[in-house]
Amino acid sequence: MAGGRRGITKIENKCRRQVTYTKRRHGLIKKVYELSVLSDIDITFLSFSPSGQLSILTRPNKSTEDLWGRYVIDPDLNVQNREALSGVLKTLKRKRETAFPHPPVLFKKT
Amino acid sequence: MAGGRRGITKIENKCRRQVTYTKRRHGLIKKVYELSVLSDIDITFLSFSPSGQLSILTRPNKSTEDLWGRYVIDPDLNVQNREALSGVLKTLKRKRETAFPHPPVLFKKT
DNA sequence: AACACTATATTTAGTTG
DNA sequence: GCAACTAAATATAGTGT
Repeated sequence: MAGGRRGITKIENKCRRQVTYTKRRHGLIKKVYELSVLSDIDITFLSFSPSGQLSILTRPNKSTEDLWGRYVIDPDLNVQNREALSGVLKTLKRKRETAFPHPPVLFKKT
Repeated sequence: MAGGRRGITKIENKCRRQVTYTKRRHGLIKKVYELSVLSDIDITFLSFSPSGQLSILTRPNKSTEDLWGRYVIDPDLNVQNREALSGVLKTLKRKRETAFPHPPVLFKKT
């Protein structure tokens, strides 16, 4: 009585949308990690909520320290968006130990 | 006589590694797109080869035009990496019509 | 609302043309 | 090498104690 998904359209029900987001984000991060390891490449993944808040950011192949020194904002980006993104990145950088203790921990190698 | 994968470790065979990368990148982009639509969020996904070359960049929920005006380089990033990333982004921007005709085209909504 | 279950959907590793 | 195929592995939508 369950399984996959038939059509890809916005889930209107807010609760179901959040649940799906959580489940699929987990699957996606796992696959990002796997691709990174299998192919021995760097991957960066950022997910923004509609309000512009950063939800995910990872690149498992590099050290956590290195991870946060890479991103910035297009000078052409409008000021609000630039400051929003910049702020989110700074906040995350500060909180990274609690938010992402160590990337590998998130992805237990089964 | 095939399917899934049992262990996640670097694929040593270069050819198999490239094939797996191509296949999984495709699956990953599809899932990024699906998550973006289902959850109605923005997602950015960048994949770097070991040489620092950008392989993927997408954010399906926004217009293609908007997509390319967002990313840049950390001023603290070393010069080679900054120029490499900047160059790749420019190249991709020029070639976007062929490389990513329109994000939805890549992902037929079954 | 976060967790386990599980039937179904989807992805993919290996194979073949 | 590449695309198509397919069996096996994985992801996940709905459900439930």
